[in-house]
Amino acid sequence: MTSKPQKTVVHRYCAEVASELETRWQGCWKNDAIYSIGNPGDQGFDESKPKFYCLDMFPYPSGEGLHVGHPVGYIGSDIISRFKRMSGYNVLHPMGWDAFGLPAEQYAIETGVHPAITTKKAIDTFRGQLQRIGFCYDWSREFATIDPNYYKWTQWIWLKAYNSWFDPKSKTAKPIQTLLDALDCGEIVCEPIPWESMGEESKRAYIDDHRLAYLGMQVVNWCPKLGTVLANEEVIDGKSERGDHPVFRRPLKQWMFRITAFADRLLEDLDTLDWPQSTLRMQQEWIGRSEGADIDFTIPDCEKSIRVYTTRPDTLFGVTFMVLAPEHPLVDELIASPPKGCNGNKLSEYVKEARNRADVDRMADTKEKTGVFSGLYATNPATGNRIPVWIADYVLMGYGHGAIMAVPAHDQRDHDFAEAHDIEIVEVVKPNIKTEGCFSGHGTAINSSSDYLSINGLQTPEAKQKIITWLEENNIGVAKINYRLRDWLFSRQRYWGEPFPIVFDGEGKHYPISEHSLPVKLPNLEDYTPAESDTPQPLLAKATDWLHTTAGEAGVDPSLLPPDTPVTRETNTMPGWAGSCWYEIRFCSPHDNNRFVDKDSEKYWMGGGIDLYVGGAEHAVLHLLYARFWHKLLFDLGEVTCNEPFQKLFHQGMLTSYAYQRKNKSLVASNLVEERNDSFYEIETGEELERVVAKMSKSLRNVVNPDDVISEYGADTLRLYEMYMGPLEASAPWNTRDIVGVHRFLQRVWRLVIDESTGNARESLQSDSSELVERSLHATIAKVTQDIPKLSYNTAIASMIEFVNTATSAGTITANQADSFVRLLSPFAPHISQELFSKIGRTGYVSNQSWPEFNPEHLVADVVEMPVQIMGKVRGRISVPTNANDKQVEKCALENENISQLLENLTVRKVIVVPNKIINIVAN
RNA sequence: GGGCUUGUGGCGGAAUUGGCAGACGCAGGGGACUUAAAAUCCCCCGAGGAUAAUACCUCAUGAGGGUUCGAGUCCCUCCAAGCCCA
Repeated sequence: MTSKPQKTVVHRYCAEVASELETRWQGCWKNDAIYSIGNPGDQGFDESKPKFYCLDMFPYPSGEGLHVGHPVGYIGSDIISRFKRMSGYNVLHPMGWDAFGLPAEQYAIETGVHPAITTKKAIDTFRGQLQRIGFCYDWSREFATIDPNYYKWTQWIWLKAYNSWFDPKSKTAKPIQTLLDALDCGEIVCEPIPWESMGEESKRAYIDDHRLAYLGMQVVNWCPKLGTVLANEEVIDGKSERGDHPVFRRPLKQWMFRITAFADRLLEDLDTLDWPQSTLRMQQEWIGRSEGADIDFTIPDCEKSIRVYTTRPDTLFGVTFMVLAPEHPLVDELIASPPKGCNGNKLSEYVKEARNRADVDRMADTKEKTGVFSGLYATNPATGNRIPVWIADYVLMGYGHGAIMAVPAHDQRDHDFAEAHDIEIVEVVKPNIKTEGCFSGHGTAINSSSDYLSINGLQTPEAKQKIITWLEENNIGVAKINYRLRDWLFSRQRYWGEPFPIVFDGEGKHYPISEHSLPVKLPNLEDYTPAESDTPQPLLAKATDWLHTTAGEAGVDPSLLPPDTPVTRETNTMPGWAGSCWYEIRFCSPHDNNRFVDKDSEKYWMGGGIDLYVGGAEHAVLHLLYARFWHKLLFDLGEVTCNEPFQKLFHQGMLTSYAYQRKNKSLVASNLVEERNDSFYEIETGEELERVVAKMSKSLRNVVNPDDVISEYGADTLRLYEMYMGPLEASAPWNTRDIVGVHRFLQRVWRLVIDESTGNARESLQSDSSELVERSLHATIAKVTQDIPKLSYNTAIASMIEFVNTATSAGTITANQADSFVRLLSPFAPHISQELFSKIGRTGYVSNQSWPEFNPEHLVADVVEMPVQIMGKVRGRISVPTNANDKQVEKCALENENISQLLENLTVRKVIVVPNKIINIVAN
């Protein structure tokens, strides 16, 4: 399919020509730095122009390099950036590297090469590949998250969080000093011990407990063999996914972020964002705000009470038992001294096992509901009934209070549990519409009355309200808003991450490192193999020289700790997310050494948020939530000017590929498949295979490398093909066979302007313009201008193809028409456009020209052809002057030969005229 | 189980948001040019019927129903796929 240069037509557009002109112009762009943009205050920077900040989610450069899926979003953002630049905007379109993280470290363990080296190499590969595609990034702003000059400020922001608290009154983050002041002057009152009577230790603990970055206990998946903690997804059936080693759940002291304090704002501010609905929904669900009540259940036998959180206080009359999570504090007491009816040994064994099971497994519906009776009975406050208290692993400590009131009639899991353990089931909500199975929806309260109160007959919302009022009046419970969102665990026991700017003294108290001593550089390690041990040993503990230091050397403020105090550094590192939490801000002034961002630049570029943020939907929750959180924190502290970083978000679709499936649904790698007569066969067995769409993967051998596509067709063809496959947000399968279509289009564009025998512009460019071509050109300008802001690139390209086909048929195009057209084409195929721009005698860069305008007069024809329908079926066509009045059109339609014939035996009831579009005659 | 999204020719996809379904591209078929091929240019290309042929007719946007002069588009039910939450 490769087109080779011909002997007769030496100057045909082909891979070699594309390659030559693309690299030549890329060199010119680089030399003249035409895509560099200044900042407010810089010489020649016109601050009065509107800004367009267009950001791609920066990549994690892996050793394998790009595959064709990576550039989809980048091409999309490149096109609109080029369009905006030509339309008179100051465009900020930067690129950088998310380079700390696990894959680099694991690769280092396998190969013994330092991650700094492999990462740098991977970045160079990525940069080279991206530059070959011809993006208009301002490469002068490039940085990587591993640059000490960058992570210095990542540490600085963490310190800001460490030195802040969340004021629930104003719902904002404030410097921790304001909390101290408020406590000192009595504005905030501590319970139960007043602030002024607290000792230094208690005061310190109180303050530490309010920091936005704080040390907290967290249950983690600890794998001694691998010497690391694992994410929930990395644990399968209590074993590590890698290596199948046993994993234990154990509490560990970790750095946390108090993101839950911002839950309300993170939720509410979603309303102000122009984001895909699906992503807004996912964030809402992730935050998971629910309104309900905390209710205390007393246990008469031991004068204790159990607090539960429920979203359905209206079902209180249906509570026939309670369940404690195995981690519940009361459970340890029960094991220590089992009450009557409780088998202590059985309980302790059950608890031990359950605590080690992953949350996801424990929550699964399908699993059999196991549990152990505690021997205790609580009192249902609404009925006064004695109800048994069980311990079961389907209740988690992380949500609510680690205990639930069980309503077996209206919760599937409670229902399963009650059936398995022979517990009474009392129905208390009647569905308004008949349903099957365990009913958990809203309905009418029934069986809900006692000597204390009655809610019978009330609808669920009113029933909830009445119960809550009653609970509050009787001091049994309170209305409560709960969130699914948890505080963010920010420590990792890895090597390849940002060190925390904090040290510990001999007593384990922590002290921040002062700003001017940042960054705390990551020490060099020779050996990154995790130590096998029963207690987590972060890798940095191996850097003993670095680990043990003094307060002065580490940079702790002398007023906090005398300089010669021996201290140890924090050995955990920050997670991979850290660097991507604020990179969008740094791009405003990436080389500023005085501040994390230059104030004026931030105000200009980030004003109103980033105008377009493009990236995959897989980051819908975590990255986007974390970055929003950091942004709000910085906003509250007055460090940035806008409240939300990403005003408009767009997810490009995933690039899939074909895979081949046997009858038994197993997949065959594409190199083991042959195609015959449009059918596919496995080479080895001859079995006919079905072609299906699948993710690109190494094992299926269907990964396509952009370098190969570029060497076969050129970068412009790659860009155009990826944009022509379908809507940018939709996933589409890569089909190598289709690429030739857009390549032929570029060949026709070339041939339209260039004389293939001489390589120069055609002489016919000087001839008169054809009316048809001129009209077509203006229609195309209108279409492309309207499609680019919608990112509807596939249809914009289709209209450009139509134009070229029209002009090719007409056999003529003028230099001015060619000039306008290459401007239109230039955001999509910048290299060939630039070459043609030069060939027709224009000087300078096409990317720096203004966007072509269309003349609306050329868009309307004098005469329109309108289809005439009878009863919704097209039965004829008429030509009428554009914008003719309805009466004229109707008359014309009824007089049409075909139509009048067909209407002969019918009575016309009504004639509907849609101006310039269609006529429908209702007749019978 | 709940929520969201999607379903259109052999394939990727269009359809001004309720107005001629299938733009544009790929694949396929035919023709011109050529000694021949490639390249290029032109024509055809949803299914079925009818005709000597043209005109023409019927069906068709996952399935079924509804609203409307008119539905790929709006409403209801169902089916399938994908994503998210359980």
